[in-house]
Amino acid sequence: MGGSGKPTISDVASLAGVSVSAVSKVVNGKSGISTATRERVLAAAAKLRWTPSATAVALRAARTRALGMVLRRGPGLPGTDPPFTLLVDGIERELTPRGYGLLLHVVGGEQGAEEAAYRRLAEEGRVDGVLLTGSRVGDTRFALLRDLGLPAVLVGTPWDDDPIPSVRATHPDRGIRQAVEHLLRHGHRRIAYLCGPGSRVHTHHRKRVFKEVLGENGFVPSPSVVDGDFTPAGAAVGVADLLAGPRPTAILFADDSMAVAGLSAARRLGVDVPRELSVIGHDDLPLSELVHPRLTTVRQDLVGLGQAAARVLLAALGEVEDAPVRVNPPELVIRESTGPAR
Amino acid sequence: MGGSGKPTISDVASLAGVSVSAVSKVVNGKSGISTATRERVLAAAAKLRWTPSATAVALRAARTRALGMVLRRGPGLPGTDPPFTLLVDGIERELTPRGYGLLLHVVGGEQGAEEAAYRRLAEEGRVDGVLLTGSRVGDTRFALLRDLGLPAVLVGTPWDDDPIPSVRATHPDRGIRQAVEHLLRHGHRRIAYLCGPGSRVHTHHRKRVFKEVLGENGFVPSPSVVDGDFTPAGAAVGVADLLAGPRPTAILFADDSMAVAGLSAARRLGVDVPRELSVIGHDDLPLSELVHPRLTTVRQDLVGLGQAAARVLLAALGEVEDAPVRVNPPELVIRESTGPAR
DNA sequence: GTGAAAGCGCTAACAG
DNA sequence: CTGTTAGCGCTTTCAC
Repeated sequence: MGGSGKPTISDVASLAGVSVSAVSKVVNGKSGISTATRERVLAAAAKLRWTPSATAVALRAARTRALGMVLRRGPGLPGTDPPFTLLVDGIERELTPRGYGLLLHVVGGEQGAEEAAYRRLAEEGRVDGVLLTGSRVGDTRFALLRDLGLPAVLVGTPWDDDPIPSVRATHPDRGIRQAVEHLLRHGHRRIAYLCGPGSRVHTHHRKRVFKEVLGENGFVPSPSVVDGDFTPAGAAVGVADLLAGPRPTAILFADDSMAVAGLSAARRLGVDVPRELSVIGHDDLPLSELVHPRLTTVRQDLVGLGQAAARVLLAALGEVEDAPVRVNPPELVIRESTGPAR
Repeated sequence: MGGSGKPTISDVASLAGVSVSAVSKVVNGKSGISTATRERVLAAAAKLRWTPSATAVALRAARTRALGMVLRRGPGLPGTDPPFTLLVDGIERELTPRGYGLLLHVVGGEQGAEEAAYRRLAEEGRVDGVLLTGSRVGDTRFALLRDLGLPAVLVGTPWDDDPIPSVRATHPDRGIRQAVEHLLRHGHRRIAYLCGPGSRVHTHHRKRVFKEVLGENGFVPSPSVVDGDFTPAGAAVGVADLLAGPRPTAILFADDSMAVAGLSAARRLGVDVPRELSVIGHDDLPLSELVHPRLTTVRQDLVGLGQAAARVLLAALGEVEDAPVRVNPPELVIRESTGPAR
């Protein structure tokens, strides 16, 4: 009834002088409604600014039209990692037009907090599916989600052969390959790879590609891979170590933050980039263009990845036909931090 | 019924051999339940891994236990601004323990997209309230939300005297004050302020504080404030201009990204920081420690701000008693990018 | 073409 | 103390 609260379908119905089921059919585009009725309903709905209650629809349909994401913050991790922002951008591009929402949960690093978050999402039925990022070595999330019956899609490469649906760029190796070849072409022979945390799947993947490409070109890569467990902060230490020994002429970093830290470390040690040392990052965050020298880096199509992941999940939920979103392959963006080997 | 679907309250009731209302009372901690019954119910619920359906509860209570946030991306804005990440961290610290969710909506810069997002949130009844950030000059969001009847809390300073509830640090001016005084103490006399986009309220606020502090110390600040409309990318240009004229010995930047861009610009022009030029940022993003020289910057308690905002909104919704979260005042973090005037 | 009525999973009166 | 029942706002058979 009138006055204060939000209007309901019956308010619209009485204003239009029809039954509630007529209103329902109209808003859901069902057939069996005369044009006259349809218009009266539409007019009434517009006048009342009425839209079906998401909760009521959700209860009825046993579908919330919301997807979930749980992010683990710290320890040591910088809140949420920066690529996250671009990913969400892509995800939302698929969700918003379809009236889906994205429910975010940031959890602490405490044991079990993450699992509890997924459990709650599933048991309370708050979302229809979840998106996963930051694939981990020995990742237990897939098994958990399967157990909970929550549809899930991973952005990235699954650990081992977890049968979890996942999305990846076409030619996922292309960027690193280009990076190494770029370096080789510039005469670099001692190239080091400073990898990220060993707990992340992409760390191993990228390291492997790095070695492969070097191998194909007749170089023994092993001594050049620094098997650390590097965060941005740790990267500085890694660089210092590297520069102390038989000095590489180029370093590839696992991500842009590490590369920026590496840039600073080099500078601090009086090593000029790119004259004495070439540096390559990974991701092409906005940051890469802000530093000096501007960072040569492997660009990832984070937005495309987010979009693709959302589509695949939506498709699994029967919301969308198929999922042919093209994710651009990673590509090397050459800026100022690389140059010829001296 | 058994088998496949999610268990419902009646599954629990029959398993425990009681009525559904008994189960309801138990999970909601109502009185009038014998200990024996309570335990049988709890056991049954645990066995079935049952938790009340969030949707059903929401429909019943006309409360979703979810808060919303709509973020405007671009044009020109870097996806989502970095401080956002810390803010969300703080927000979730209040929401998660209370079973509240955070619904995120990222919208494009197109005219009306933002308003449409709020409208949908309100009309579909997807959230109980919204959190606002990035207070804008002539901000229309408050009026809109008021119109929509959606409770809202702003993180930051409202434009003009919008009566929107908002949260701020205690002593909001302290950080900038400390920054200017730090510079003055080191003999700087020509200090410039490179401000952010004029559309943001904090731009004007910070600029005003900057002038005030300088004025209190007997300096005429006007020529030193660069009235641009600076993004991180634009900051480089601003710095170049500044360094071309009667050169300042120190520059304060509206945020850390701009400061980093400024650092690079200075370096590109052969100006040494901090020897020839001191640089101060704002926010203390993780980035500030990664660059060289490490950035002296005004730290903001973003996590505290997020927490406080969430609490105020939760309080307005009657979910929590009062909202006495203390937000630490901004404070200057002195690192390497500042030094004595030469 | 249209409307009446059942029911999604839950909570809150109200009886017993 | 415990169970029965009426809806919350919507969609969907199923009669008319």
